[in-house]
Amino acid sequence: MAEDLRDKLGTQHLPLRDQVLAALRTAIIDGDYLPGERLTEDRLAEDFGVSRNPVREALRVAEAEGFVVILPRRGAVVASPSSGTIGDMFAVRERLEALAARLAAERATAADVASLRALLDQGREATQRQDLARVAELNSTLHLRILQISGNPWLSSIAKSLYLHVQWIFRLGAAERAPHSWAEHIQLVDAIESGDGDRAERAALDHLDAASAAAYENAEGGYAAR
Amino acid sequence: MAEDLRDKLGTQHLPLRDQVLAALRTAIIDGDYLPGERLTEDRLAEDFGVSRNPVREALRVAEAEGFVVILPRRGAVVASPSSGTIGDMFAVRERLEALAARLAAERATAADVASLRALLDQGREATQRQDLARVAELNSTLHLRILQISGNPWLSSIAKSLYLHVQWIFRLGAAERAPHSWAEHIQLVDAIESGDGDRAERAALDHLDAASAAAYENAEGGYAAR
DNA sequence: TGATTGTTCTTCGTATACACTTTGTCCGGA
DNA sequence: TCCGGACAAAGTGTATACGAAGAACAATCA
Repeated sequence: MAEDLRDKLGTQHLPLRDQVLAALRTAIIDGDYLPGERLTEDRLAEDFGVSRNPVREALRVAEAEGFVVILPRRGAVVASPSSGTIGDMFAVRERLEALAARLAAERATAADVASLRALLDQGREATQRQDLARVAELNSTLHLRILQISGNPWLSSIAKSLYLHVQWIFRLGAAERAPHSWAEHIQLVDAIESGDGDRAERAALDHLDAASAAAYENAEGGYAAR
Repeated sequence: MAEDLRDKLGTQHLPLRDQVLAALRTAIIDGDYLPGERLTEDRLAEDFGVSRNPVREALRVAEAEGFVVILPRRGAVVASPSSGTIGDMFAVRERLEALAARLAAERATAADVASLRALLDQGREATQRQDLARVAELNSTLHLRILQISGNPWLSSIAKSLYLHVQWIFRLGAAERAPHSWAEHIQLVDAIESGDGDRAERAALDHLDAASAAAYENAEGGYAAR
């Protein structure tokens, strides 16, 4: 039992509950489970090939992270990111990513900057190849890398969680805001390299504003909260 | 069975896991379980008078919230807030509470302001009575109220979680930063009432700086991370 | 002294049972 | 036809038991 899932996630020795949580997040973000969809424990247990206990534990955490809503005695449903909360989310993200950019600028080593530049290069390449999936992935990696460079675990973990929700919103609308976003990324990395905190913050804010606008557009014509 | 806990938390019909989570948080914040202390599932189950399942689910959420650390196959220990992470925490809090203050200033109704003023009055009173526990409680309520007024659920839930950690740090050091903090609170509420977002942000930042400094002092001479 | 081997404690996952809610269906009566 | 209540089904919430595997620690032996 549970072979399907183990195979899927590799031979790492993570607790099943963590594997289930990761798989659940992915499934929700990828739209395999749609907003409003009911997630019964038995069904998830079957889908992932595990028993109810790990599923329950994963569901509690998924609830804390805002991916599902649990109604007592009624079970879990996939959360519905409404356009109202999208704005709220970006308002928080702006502050947090700006802080991350500042800290990264103040603390980045030469090696850190080099790794960011490498991501930028790969991104440019993938963009030329029109490999949008890869571009989105690199986009993610870049943001996460900046958070890591900021060296603030609280900031990192909170912003990471928010970022997952951003990805979710974009995936649901099936939009890939790729091309213009790389110009902003270059600005951001330049600013971080310069060591100028103020400039890095400004660059992050510019980037966020654009991303926020894109998210709104995406939400308009995309999914509807049931 | 489970009567002790039910009695303690009232006759509400919350799932046991939520009651356990609340009790666990409280126990950790109050210092009943000290940083580094090992929390075996059996022990918690016995302490709270429930079976292991609700305990496990509560532990996962407590981990996500940063109150405990779970080492695979080794179980949970109470997290140790080091002075390093205290600084990191306040850096995040500063941004978030500043945003909350701005939003509150922009959105507060007359009734909202009145409720803040009422809390301020009660706080002044309690301070005169030297009722420090009550003052700390009102302090909490005020901050949470401002978050609520900000009307941003993401902000509210994240900041609330951070705030619990702040309380934890102060409780561990047994300090009650009461007297001078109320002057800052009055500034903050005045600013919110004025509807001036910039001013509210500044007031929040001033308050946070002072609180941060106090937290550091507290951490110095207080508990030690084992 | 130092490495190795047991032993024990505990977590992790599975399975099962059962009470209690919620939900849905069906049926009879207005 | 429509309403309302009895009844059944589904699913959660909780408890319990059990086996497997890992970690810690002590005891044993070279």
